[in-house]
Amino acid sequence: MREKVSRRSPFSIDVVLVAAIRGQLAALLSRSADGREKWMIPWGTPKPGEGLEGAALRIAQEAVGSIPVWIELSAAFGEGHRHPSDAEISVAYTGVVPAGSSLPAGSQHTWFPISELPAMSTRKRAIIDSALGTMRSRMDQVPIAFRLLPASFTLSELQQVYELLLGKKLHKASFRRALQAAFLVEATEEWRGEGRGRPAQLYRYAPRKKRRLVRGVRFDLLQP
Amino acid sequence: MREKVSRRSPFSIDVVLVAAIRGQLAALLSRSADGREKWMIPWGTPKPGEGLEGAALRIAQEAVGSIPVWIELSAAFGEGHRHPSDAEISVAYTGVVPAGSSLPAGSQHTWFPISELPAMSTRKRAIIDSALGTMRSRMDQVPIAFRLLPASFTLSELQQVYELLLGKKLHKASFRRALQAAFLVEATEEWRGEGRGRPAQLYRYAPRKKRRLVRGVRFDLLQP
DNA sequence: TCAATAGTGTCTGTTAGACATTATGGA
DNA sequence: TCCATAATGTCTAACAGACACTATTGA
Repeated sequence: MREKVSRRSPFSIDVVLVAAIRGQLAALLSRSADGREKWMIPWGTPKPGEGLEGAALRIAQEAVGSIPVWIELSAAFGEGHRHPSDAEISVAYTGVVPAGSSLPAGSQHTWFPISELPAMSTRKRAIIDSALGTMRSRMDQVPIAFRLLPASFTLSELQQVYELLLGKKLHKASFRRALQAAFLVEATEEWRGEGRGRPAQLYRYAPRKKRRLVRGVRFDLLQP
Repeated sequence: MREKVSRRSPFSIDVVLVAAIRGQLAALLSRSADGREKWMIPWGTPKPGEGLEGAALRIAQEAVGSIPVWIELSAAFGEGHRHPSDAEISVAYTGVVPAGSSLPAGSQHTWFPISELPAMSTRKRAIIDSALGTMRSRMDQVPIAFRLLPASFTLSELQQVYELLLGKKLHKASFRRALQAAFLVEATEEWRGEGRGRPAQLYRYAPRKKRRLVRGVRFDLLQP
């Protein structure tokens, strides 16, 4: 069976952009074209000769003005749940944006803390949830936490990001001991004081190639 | 610009099936239709109303005769690297097949140890590599190792699978101690002797809901 | 001065890895 | 009997988490 169809791209790419803003994980949403208060996940279609990940990076850049420092495939949906573009299939990527990058002026995009996302379809919600799940499951293998922070940060800020990603509180002394043993950060000469307490020293991400032996198997993570 | 095109599915689904066979990880490949000695990754296209993962499960079942016990999205490719089906985009899933399941008679499929894969395009190779990477990175969170084994297995077999997935040797006593502490397996009354040594007791996967506290942050996995 | 946060030192229970030993089968 | 593999007990160094303490700022 043949029929006339416009040669529209039959699939779309959604990009869930995540940042750490004011002590919370936040996702970027764009106001939908019609005037109503509806929000959508930034999306687009690949240009000719552009890879899928390349398209995701471009879409991200158009939204936040800079290229995400990390991006990864997180979900794919087929027909049955139609995309706004009416595409038959959509591929979702998760991108991480460092804190401090600001949206272009007059942007149609807004950062929403993930605990205060606006109402949206279950499919959009599933894409965002899977994006967060992808991030959380990768943070052990990829230095995502450092990507969420600006180039220099305090150790308390780093710990906060880890706590956001892990969804639990960490022990301060243990956190710092483990961090020091891993040679992942190096201190700068700068200090930053904000508000009450003692100023904190700033650090930067500076991993050393010194490979430590990785111990054991983590059966505890397998608990049902 | 409009042009006549046949309404063929514009995308395809590749399914990399992995099993543990004779002490090695193996991937299932299918002989290509033309007589030449070329091998391809099992693939198909979704039927109407079928989700992408549903299609992947069906493709897997058609290939090995049973449904994989675990499946997950592992990669997506756009145009530029064309798929044999001439699809513009292909989505790759990774599936795990338990040992012991045998291929249907007269099957066009063959298990290849991943260290002895036949020559194939760099794109196919990339799909398989990403599938293995997905498996390895998920084994901490999903009981993949148990899925690669038949219902009952010896602890040495289990350890071998972990060593295959991790790509390194584990310490026997530590492995068993951690396994016991995690309440993931239970012993059966059966023993199996093969060849020389003392027979080994058979175990089955039987996770208890007893959630142990998960300690610490694993910075060591973040080493570059 | 008090409150709040940064950063460190010490103690203790737990555990990974090493080593040794016993157990049990086949050759 | 010797050898190979299974299974387990013990020791030790390393480490996570708890606690307490000092340091340094703003109010």
